[in-house]
Amino acid sequence: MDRTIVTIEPKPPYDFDLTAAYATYFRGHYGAERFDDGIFRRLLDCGGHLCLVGVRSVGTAGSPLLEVEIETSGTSLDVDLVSGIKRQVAWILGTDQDLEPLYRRTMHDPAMESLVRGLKGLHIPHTASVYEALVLAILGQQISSHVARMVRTLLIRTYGPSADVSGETYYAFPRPETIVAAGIEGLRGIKFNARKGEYIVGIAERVESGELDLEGLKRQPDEEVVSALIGIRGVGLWTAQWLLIRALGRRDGFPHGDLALGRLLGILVNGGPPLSPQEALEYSRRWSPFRSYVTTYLFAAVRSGRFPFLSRAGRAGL
DNA sequence: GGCCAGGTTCGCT
DNA sequence: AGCGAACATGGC
Repeated sequence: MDRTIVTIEPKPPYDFDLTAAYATYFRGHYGAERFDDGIFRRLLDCGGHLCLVGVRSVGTAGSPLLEVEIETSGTSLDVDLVSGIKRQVAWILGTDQDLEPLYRRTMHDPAMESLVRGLKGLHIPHTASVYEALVLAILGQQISSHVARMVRTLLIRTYGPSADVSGETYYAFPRPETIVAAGIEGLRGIKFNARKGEYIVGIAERVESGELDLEGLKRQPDEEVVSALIGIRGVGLWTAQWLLIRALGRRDGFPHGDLALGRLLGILVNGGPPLSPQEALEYSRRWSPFRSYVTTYLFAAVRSGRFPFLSRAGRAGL
């Protein structure tokens, strides 16, 4: 049992509540992440040992400062481990992003200006690993967000490694080898259909064997990332673009085929019917190369409930 | 009860 | 190339 505290200075403006809320879907938890009572918590799997991090804001949006409490039960927290965890938390909470270029670009944009102003300081949170994002994206394909939430919770509580800290049980994201051991049948048991089970077990096998280097994608340009991801069974363009935004930290991802995104843009840009994928893509060019932010701000607007006129676009409880 | 959900693949024109 | 069906489950 070991415990330590470090701090992170995000690039301002940084709204911790908004960013942590986005990471957890504005519902207190998403996957292995939780955000309760102003504390963002996540059990991280760092080279075999489990470390619970708890992050809270001790600054303001204009002068942000985060305090990160790290606790482990097994090993001791040496300097390297702590700095690795700190880097990972900064990545997950998007603390290094510079929002100023986005704000300049949307300052006079009728569709985006008020929305971006109302969500000022929202950074894009990232997934702990590309593998995690990929599994969660496939899990959520086509099904309603409500069903996806249930299946995510089942996946993590059934197959994720867990640790008890201060009388509370926390779960990390399931390791590839655990998914492989569970097999398609194991995933069917937690409400995956056979096809998704097949996709996810296939990916886990190739990640475990080292044949598929998902983290290595972080070194490649957007186009190569997309074509590599699309080559994986179960991954289409939508999933690849989503990963650019949430897993790879790229600025210009845009899932133009997304149903909900088309509906949102329909309301925002012409007050009416959904934009087709092609229309959405064409319209989006004005936001390049900041489309990851635009996408994130649009979904945040709906999910946070701060923009009631948009809520009819999010029938599925975005 | 039927239809649909933040998709993808497969099989058929 | 483009179109429709299947997939598995919960909510409306």
